[in-house]
Amino acid sequence: MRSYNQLCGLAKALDVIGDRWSLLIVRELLLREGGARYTDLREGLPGIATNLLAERLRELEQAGVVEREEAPPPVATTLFRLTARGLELRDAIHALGRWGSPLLAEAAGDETFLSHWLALPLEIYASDHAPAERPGTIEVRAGGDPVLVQVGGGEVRTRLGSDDDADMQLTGPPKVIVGLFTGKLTLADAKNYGLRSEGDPSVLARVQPAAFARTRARPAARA
Amino acid sequence: MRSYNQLCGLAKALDVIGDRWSLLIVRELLLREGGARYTDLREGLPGIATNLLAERLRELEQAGVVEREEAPPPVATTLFRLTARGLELRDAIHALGRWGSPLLAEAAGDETFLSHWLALPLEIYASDHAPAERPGTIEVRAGGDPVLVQVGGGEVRTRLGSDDDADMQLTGPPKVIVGLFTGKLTLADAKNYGLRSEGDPSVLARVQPAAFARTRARPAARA
DNA sequence: CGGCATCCACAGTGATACTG
DNA sequence: CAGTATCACTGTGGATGCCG
Repeated sequence: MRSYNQLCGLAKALDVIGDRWSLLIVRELLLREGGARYTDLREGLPGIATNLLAERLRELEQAGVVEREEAPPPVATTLFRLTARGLELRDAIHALGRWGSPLLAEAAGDETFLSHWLALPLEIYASDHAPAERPGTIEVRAGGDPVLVQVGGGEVRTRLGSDDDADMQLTGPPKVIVGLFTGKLTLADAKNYGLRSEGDPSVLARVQPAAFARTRARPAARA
Repeated sequence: MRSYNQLCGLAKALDVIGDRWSLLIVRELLLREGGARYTDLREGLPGIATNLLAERLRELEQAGVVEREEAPPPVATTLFRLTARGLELRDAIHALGRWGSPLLAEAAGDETFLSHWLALPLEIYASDHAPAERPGTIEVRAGGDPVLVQVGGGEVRTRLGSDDDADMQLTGPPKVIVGLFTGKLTLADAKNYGLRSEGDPSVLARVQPAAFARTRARPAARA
């Protein structure tokens, strides 16, 4: 992309990640801190042309946002992951995701959906209300690849993967999962909408917006 | 721009403001809440083609981010301003600007610079440490259009303009101004680097990063 | 299969000129 | 002042081919 050539932090940021697809590539990589294969990324980005993915990865690598690791012969695959500098884009992606979320309500319905994308709203809207307690984990299954929600130290982080030792396991439709984590649904309500849960519910209460975790208010009492 | 067609808040946000120039147009409008004329915007966005500015404004208007007001015959000009929804982009712009700021250090030097752009770092790095006190105002002059920094209620907001009743007036080179507001320079240090100040310095101490406002540490003690 | 490179039709961009 | 018109150029999306 052509540089804006402006001495401004915003313009410089857009010089690096303002290209089409770039921030969505970072979104995918944020969920795969262990590293992602080229084909993983391509499947997580429906609609991207394969030459564009290769080009963007090259640009992001040169900008110090992405690094690649050539796995040795037995595996013989390339792994892409975010650098420390790339991980710092999390706040910006959260802010943009938060701004864009209201637009989902008026979605036409022909959009593609991959279940692991709900990791982003979970990270945005959930928060750890008990930073002093020991870390906890929730495994979420909403049809596709399972997502792990990790809570601790005041932070909520999500990543692709599963963990048999998770404190809680949730299975259900994406909308119900999101409603649950944003506090619009209590656990009891969510179960009426098709949620199945196992394990210790206290981890969930810990991340739901405070007012609801305590009062167990009716759903949608606060949109 | 073609839609990503993904059921994801980030993708939806990028559908609206992911086009080239779009976020920079919002940056300009954030500083002119009273409304900006077409030519004001064009001058604040060096390098933009006039047809693109017109097209982007149309798209942003349709997306509900920008609204236009046709001023009545005596003025006979069109004013563009952000809607409430557009103002909500402030957080995302701050996050991106914060991420991009480190890139300014390695700037080539051939970038164009407009002094009112320093309003963005001031808003990002300054913060109101005395939310309970009455609002204060600092007028900043760094070569071009003067910028007003308004402090109060825990917030710091900047906009283009001047105010003869401002509590403090600062005049000096952009880098010194930024150093002052980010806490890398004390007021005394900044004066050695060419800053001129009038009025009540307590408003400035109120917005500088806490450690420095209190301890008056040496510059660059914390990068 | 994973990781691209190449090719092509087309949409978006940038510079300039022109207009009500 | 606030755009529209034009046109060369560049970036994008889709298909396909290649190579270890």
